[in-house]
Amino acid sequence: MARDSAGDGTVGKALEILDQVAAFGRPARFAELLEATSYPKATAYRLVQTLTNQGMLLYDPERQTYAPGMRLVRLAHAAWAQSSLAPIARPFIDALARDVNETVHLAQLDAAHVLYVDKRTPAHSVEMFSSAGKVGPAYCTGVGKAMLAFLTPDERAPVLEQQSYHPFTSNTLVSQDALVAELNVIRKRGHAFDREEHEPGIICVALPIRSDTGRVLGAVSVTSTRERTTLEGLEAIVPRIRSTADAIADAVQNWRFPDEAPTLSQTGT
Amino acid sequence: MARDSAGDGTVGKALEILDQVAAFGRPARFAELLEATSYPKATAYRLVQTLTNQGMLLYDPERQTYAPGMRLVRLAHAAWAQSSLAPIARPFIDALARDVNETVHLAQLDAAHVLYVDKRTPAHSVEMFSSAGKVGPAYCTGVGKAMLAFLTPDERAPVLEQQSYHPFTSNTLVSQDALVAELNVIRKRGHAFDREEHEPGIICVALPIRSDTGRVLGAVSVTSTRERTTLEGLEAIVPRIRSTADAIADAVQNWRFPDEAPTLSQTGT
DNA sequence: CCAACAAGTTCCATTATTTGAAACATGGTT
DNA sequence: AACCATGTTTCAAATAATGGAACTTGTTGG
Repeated sequence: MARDSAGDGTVGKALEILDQVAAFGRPARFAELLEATSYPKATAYRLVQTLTNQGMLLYDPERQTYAPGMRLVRLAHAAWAQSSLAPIARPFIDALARDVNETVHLAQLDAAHVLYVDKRTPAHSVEMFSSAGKVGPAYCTGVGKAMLAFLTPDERAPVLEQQSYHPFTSNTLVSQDALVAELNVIRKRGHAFDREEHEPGIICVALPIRSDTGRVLGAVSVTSTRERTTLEGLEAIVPRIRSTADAIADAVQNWRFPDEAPTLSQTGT
Repeated sequence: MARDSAGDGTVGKALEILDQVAAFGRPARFAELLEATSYPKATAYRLVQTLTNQGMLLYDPERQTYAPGMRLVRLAHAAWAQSSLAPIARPFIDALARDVNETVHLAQLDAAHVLYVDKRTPAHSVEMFSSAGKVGPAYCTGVGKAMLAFLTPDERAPVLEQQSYHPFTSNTLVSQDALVAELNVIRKRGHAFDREEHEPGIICVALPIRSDTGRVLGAVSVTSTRERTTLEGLEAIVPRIRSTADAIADAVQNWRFPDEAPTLSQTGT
């Protein structure tokens, strides 16, 4: 379970249903949803109705299926534009991708998941929503480990608990202890590697993007394949990635939306 | 008001708040949100708390502001991938954009708004989330009018009521009567024009994408400028656009997710 | 230094909404 | 026609939401 919907009343329940619909990955029938939830028929039914009413779910009357609704796309546009690093980071990501000629990812944490908010590939330029919004595991990706390593203990603990530690490859770290040890190394070294821990043949280096108070804002990574390069090869470009991460952090702090005037004296900005 | 949140209980209210946060276009303080809603302080406060808890809103403790949360991006990814025409339509849109060498939009209806789910420009290839998820008015855009014209009277009525009829340009249709008359013409002719009704200098032709039962699935448009072409010039490419719209409708109906039917054998990674 | 204020947070008796077992509809199948 | 699977509605009981007011915290200015 990724998020605690208990304690958030009806709204939490409704959003849990919404997640379940999204998790299906295809339009789902009411009976399927019912099976996936722990709520009784009538309750689940009413929640689905409400969500459909609200445009959060889309009902296909011809096939009698529910799918996530278009209102989400509208809301996400706003979320992406104001909350994600992507719009601000874009020029820096572009430049990095050009310089290193490899795939570049920009990610943030969403609860216990890594959420990719932008991506550049050297070949075909940008991909749409199809890549932004994708989620991945935190414990076995470069960006995930880079962010976890620099969280405060309080922030980190619940996230560590929620990892699945599924062995995607023979290199995957499959216990919390192993992960914690790795995170300590990463914190000292300043960057994280993915040594084919998520997909065979795929390696990457990642660095966290941190505010000047040390808060983790996100992570950038450069991904390549075992065939094209080595971990040492990737390590060589760490300084270049670091300058990108720093530049993004700076831009985020300095720009931060054209508002809120000068009368602020607090904060260690 | 774009959507009726009454009758949907707490969930509707929470989503109304969410919309309001998104509508700010920048991180907003609680006091600002409070002013924007009609709910009493304590109620609004609890709703905001719940949404934040759920990752639908993101709270910035340093600035004490709320913004739409990353969970929306994750959910929208699913919505875009399964409910929108975009993934299926992509190759057809690509081909159309290449052939006509003009900007192509793919849109769907979200309540009373036009929601752009994909876009191609002849110059720089694709834009991200920054264009997908954008909304526009229905009554004064080509795609909007194309879709309205082919809705059933029942579907159309509430949408017509909710238009603002704001006069963006001197060509904008500023009354429901004028719009209805135009829609009748469009329905007969089969395609809609935008005669600089939304932005001066910008013209476009749009065709609806309809299922074989006649249901409106979305719309495609080709946009250009007064400088580069004329309405007649655009009308000349209507057959080309129609074939695109038909191809998309076909693809949607025939493909419709690789599932349903034989034995279910789901797996998780 | 303290009063006055503003923004945010909590309390709690009242009220309205949600709940869910069971009954009811609907449509397809044998 | 009887059956079964799915989807929909009902209604008294249980629960959660409500919102006025009080409280806390931080800020401003006399």
